[in-house]
Amino acid sequence: MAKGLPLPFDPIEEAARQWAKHWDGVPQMRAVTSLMRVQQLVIAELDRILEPHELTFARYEALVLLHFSRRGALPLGKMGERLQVHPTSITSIMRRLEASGYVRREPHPEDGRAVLAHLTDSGRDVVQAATRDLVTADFGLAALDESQLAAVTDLLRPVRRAAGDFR
Amino acid sequence: MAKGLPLPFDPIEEAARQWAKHWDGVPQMRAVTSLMRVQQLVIAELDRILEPHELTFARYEALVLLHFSRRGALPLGKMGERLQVHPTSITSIMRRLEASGYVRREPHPEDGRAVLAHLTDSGRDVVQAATRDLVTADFGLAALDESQLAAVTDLLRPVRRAAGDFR
DNA sequence: CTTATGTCAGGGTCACTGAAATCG
DNA sequence: CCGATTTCAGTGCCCCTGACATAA
Repeated sequence: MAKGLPLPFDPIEEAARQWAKHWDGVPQMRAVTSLMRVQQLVIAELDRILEPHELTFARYEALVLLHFSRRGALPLGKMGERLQVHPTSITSIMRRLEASGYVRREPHPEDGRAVLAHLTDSGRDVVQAATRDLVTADFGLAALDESQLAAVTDLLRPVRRAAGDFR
Repeated sequence: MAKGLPLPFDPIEEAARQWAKHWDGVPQMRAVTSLMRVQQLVIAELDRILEPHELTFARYEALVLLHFSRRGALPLGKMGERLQVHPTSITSIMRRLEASGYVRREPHPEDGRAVLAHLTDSGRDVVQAATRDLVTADFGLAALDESQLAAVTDLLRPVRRAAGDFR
């Protein structure tokens, strides 16, 4: 990232001013641009925190899902469904988690087509350690207090529902 | 994306319930997960809208920046600074925009090191057409009204400021 | 000489398509 | 045979590092 010095003005508000001269949709454009930029900033921070653990945020999410499951094991299909990722992506994520020793792949005892991902002891350890680091860093959102964090979550929920994530 | 049917529950709230049993940082975790998911949904929608124009959202943003500049031309370095992207990324973006005929690269008349990106007539046309399509689709944020859009922008501004985007 | 600008080579992650193998 | 589950091959995108040529 080209960090550079802070601009003396908010680049999104500057773009909005120009935008308003030509086009409609200023509130949408400001919100979308803010969303993209903040996601970029936060994911970079999270990946920086997770890198010493040999994790990306996507892989961390998969480990957390396994950690929360009763047996510490889930079929890959179920994981993809819950994590909302493409089937080929979950394969890639699990392959790398297995390479780091955080997960074992085993055949599903009842469905011969399916593969069960098992959390290893090492995987359970790294979830705890990574979570400690992420919580300490407020997940990159230290600039917001609890009511603001709740407001973000509540505001974005209708977008997820409208996209068909849940009902 | 493994679209599938809507889950009968909000997966983020379900994860938050489990999270609270073990760890701190529930409000941060909910907000970060919401942010990541919504960004993913919105960028997929925007790229789908832009694909017929041979654009991605990153390339579209570069065209808009050129369109707003007085002469329709800017040095690549300045563009990377304003778009907050890595120098090698701006090279790649401009190479593809040039291949589509939306931009011409020319030597900077005063600084022999620099390259000036010029918007072509075709580039000016595609910015107009793409913007029309994006505005019609509310930039993928049709689920939010104007006050909610403004709330999102305002809530996320402190995160950008804290990261050093502007002062 | 040092610094700034841009390009290229190359690696990493993730999304997706299309095809294949396996099994219900 | 059809459908579900997973994997692999390959493409595209964007990020980043490092090296380089060019010019201020």
